Amino acid sequence: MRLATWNVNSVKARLPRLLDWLAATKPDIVCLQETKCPAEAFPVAEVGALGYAAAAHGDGRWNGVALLSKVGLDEVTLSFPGEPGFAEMDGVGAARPEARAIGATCAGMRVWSLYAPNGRTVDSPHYLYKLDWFAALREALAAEMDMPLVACGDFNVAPTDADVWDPALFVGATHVTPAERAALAALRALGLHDVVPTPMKGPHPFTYWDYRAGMFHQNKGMRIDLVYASAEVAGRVRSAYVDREARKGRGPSDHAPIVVDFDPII
DNA sequence: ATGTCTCAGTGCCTGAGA
Repeated sequence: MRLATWNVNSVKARLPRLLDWLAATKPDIVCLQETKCPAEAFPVAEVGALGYAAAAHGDGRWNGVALLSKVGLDEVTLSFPGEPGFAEMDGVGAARPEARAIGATCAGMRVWSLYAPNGRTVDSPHYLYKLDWFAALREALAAEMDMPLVACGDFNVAPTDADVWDPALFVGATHVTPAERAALAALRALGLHDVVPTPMKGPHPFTYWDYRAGMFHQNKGMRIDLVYASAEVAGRVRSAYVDREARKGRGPSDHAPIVVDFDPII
C-alpha cells in the first residue's frame, strides 16, 4: 500500500505535473492540500482516468484539500467536528470553517488530508486561530483513535529545530514556537506516530522550500508536511521518503510530496 | 533573506497570502 501527501499549491496550475507524478509514482491514496479550487471545479475526470476516486473540499481562491484513492473512499467528511473558522477579533462568534480538512475511510483506515492555518506572525489573530484549530483537531482525532488512522498534510509547524534550515533565523517566527510544537506533541500524545521520511539529499527531510532566493537549490527548507499515523499503521510502515525530484524543474509546487509504503491493514 | 508564485478583481496590472 502506498500513501502520499502533497501540498500542490493550486491543483489547476499543477494539474499536468500532478497527473504525470501520479502515473509515475502510483500511490493508492493521496492527500492533497492547497488545491485552491472550489469542490465543483476539482479535476475529478482527469484523476479518474488514472483510476482514482476523488473527494474535494474547497473555498475557491484559498485553502482547499482533497483525497484521491484507488482502494475505497467512503464516509467522506468535509471539515472535522468542532473545527473553528477564522473569526475576526471583533467580538463576533466563530466563523464557518475554512476548507482545511477532509477525511475518508480507505482500505480499513481513517485518512485525513489537513492544511493547518499558517499563523502569519505570533502577534496575529491568525496565530491564535492556528492554535485553536490544532486544539480542535486533537479532539476530533481523539474520537477516531479506536481505528487505524493516518493524518497527513501541511501542518505549518516544524517539529524540531532540525526541521528548519537555520533555527537562528526563525527566532520569534511562527512554525517553531513552543505553543505550536506543543500542539503537535498533543497529537502524538493521542498515540499518533510521526512517520519521518528519508530525504533524497542532505541530512534533513525538508518538504518545503520558499520559491524565492534560490532556497531550494541551497536546500534551505523546512519540514512542515507531516504524516501522523496510529500504531496500527505506523507499525506497518516499510519506507517513507520525500520526493524532492517533484520540487525540481519548471513550474513546481513549493512543497515536495511525501510517499509512504506500508503493509495494508486489510 | 523577502530574490517567486498563484488567484481574482480593481482586469492585461495589482494586492493579498504564503
